[in-house]
Amino acid sequence: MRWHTPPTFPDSPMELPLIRNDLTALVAEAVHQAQQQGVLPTLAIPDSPVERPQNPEHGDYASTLPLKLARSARMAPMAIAEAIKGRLPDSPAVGSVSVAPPGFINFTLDPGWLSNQVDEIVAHAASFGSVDYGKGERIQVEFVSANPTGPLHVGHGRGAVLGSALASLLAAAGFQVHREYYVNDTGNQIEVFQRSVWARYLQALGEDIAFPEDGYGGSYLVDLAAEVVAQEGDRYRVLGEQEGRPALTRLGMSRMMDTIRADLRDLGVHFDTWFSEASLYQDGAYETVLARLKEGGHLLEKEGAHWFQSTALGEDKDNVLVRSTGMPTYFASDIAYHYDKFERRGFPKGINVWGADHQGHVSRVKAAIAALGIDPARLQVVISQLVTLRRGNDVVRLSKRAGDIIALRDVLDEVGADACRFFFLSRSADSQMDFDLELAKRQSNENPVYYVQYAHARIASVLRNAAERGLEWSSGRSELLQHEAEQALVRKMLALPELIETAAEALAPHLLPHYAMELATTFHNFYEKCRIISEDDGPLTAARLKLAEATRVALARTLTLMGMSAPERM
RNA sequence: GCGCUAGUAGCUCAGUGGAUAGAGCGCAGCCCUGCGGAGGCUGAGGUCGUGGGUUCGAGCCCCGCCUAGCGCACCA
Repeated sequence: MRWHTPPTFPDSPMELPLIRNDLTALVAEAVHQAQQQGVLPTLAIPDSPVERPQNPEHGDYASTLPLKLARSARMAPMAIAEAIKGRLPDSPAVGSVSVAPPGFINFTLDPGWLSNQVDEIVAHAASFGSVDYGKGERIQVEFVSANPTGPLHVGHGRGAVLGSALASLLAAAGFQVHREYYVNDTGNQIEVFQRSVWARYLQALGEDIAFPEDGYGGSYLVDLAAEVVAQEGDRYRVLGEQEGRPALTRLGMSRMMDTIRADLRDLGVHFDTWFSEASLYQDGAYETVLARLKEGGHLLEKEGAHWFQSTALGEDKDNVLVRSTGMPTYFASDIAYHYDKFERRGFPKGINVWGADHQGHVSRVKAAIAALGIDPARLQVVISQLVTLRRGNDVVRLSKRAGDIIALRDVLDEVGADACRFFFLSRSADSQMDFDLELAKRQSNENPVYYVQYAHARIASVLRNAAERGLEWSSGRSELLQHEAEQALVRKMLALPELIETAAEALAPHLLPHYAMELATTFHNFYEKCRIISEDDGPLTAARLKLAEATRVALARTLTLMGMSAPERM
């Protein structure tokens, strides 16, 4: 139960250079010049990328390097700023540079250069926004990884959306991304599942037997048992408990995985590998890891069990790896799994998206892989916090009948994948969130999902309109786009590659929906202020149609990264 | 008790140590002779939980405290 699909390759490597990074380089060059000429003392320059000022009067970008340098250089920040400004190499992108107290260097982009970027954006189309931050490095993103013992719940949905958007983001940022689902198909929970399915099966055959107290009580197993009885009758009972029960369990698990895969598919989530926990025991990973830990003196035998001596590594407590019964714990599998990831398969980096209930597990796993000699910094864990489902002001309660979960399927059926994804993405993983079903399915201005998609549909409509009139805009002259609203739109689009880099670095997919809102707003503003198709100005019409197409490209890219559709009509 | 996370506008949430803390919704006004009004513009609304500290500069970093959620099994 370990199968592969072809790996995902990063987008075509024809990225636009990031103006942000160019400007940072210009500043560094100017500082270097100033140092050579003895105007600035020769000392280490702090890492100081240019930033985007919040006040537009301060230009498009600003450097605070003079402020940071003032103390160590023993110079007034304003003097440093002037020294840097005077030595900045020329750049076609930069329109003007000014120095502002107490020591900022402000850059304003050149309007002509800015409007010409529209051609670049249209030319890049679906790859617009991609950057080479990852430099093709392989990175594995592991997410969802729910047990194959029941359907996915809303919390899994959040992890699925976060993980898949993060994976897309990393791919756009130039990483070679591998998406993986770790299937916990062995161990204690499968034992419980086994007894639960068997009991439901016998009950479905009419036997009056007790359901295990710690069993999976959700109605989905009742349904599963009824299905099996309808399809195969008492075949498994005839085989007897020795043979029939494990066979039924395998069938049940496979049905559960089918359900999970269908839920994920409908949520727009796909994996390259479904990795079986059980395989770690068949291919020697588990033995290797135990032997290594033992060699390293990290194993301790106590009360018949084998413990990982994590207290010696600064952890709160030791943890059992092998129970006194000889059965390994989930923790042991997990160490073997990470060993397989980082050493056998050699992923330089891995990101795990885990639910809040696994938070205590993070430092243990890091300590364990460190004990194996793997740099724990190669593993990053994103913890996705709890979701509270609401209908308006009412909290949706868990039902015992459904197994004390709110099924992802129910939410998906009710609000649709796009709304589901947008809402899950718009809060940072760190924050607990409220998900309002009523708001998510409302088709009105209160719902941000529609606001963003509407902008895309509106542009598509204008472009259709232009096509019907036979308007040809591909040779439109973008330098005509000098209106304030037009320039603002280009500026906003150029923020996408920067956002992709920033969000990939910070593992922060929640920046995407916020950006999508801003881009949509900037477009709507342009649309109100600038008539796109005008009868009496052909050249301007062509230029604006090209701008509209560029905006559509940027919006579509953002929506795609979020795993949402970019509708031509609504 | 210990650990992790959160506390920012009425509500839901953004906010890479920098200039006057933002958005959406809600609220109050305003904008339709024309490309999709699921739109646009303006405004009111904030002791950034709290007390210290570091810094030229703190919503952001450090320490204490308060509140909430999650975790602290020979479960996963």
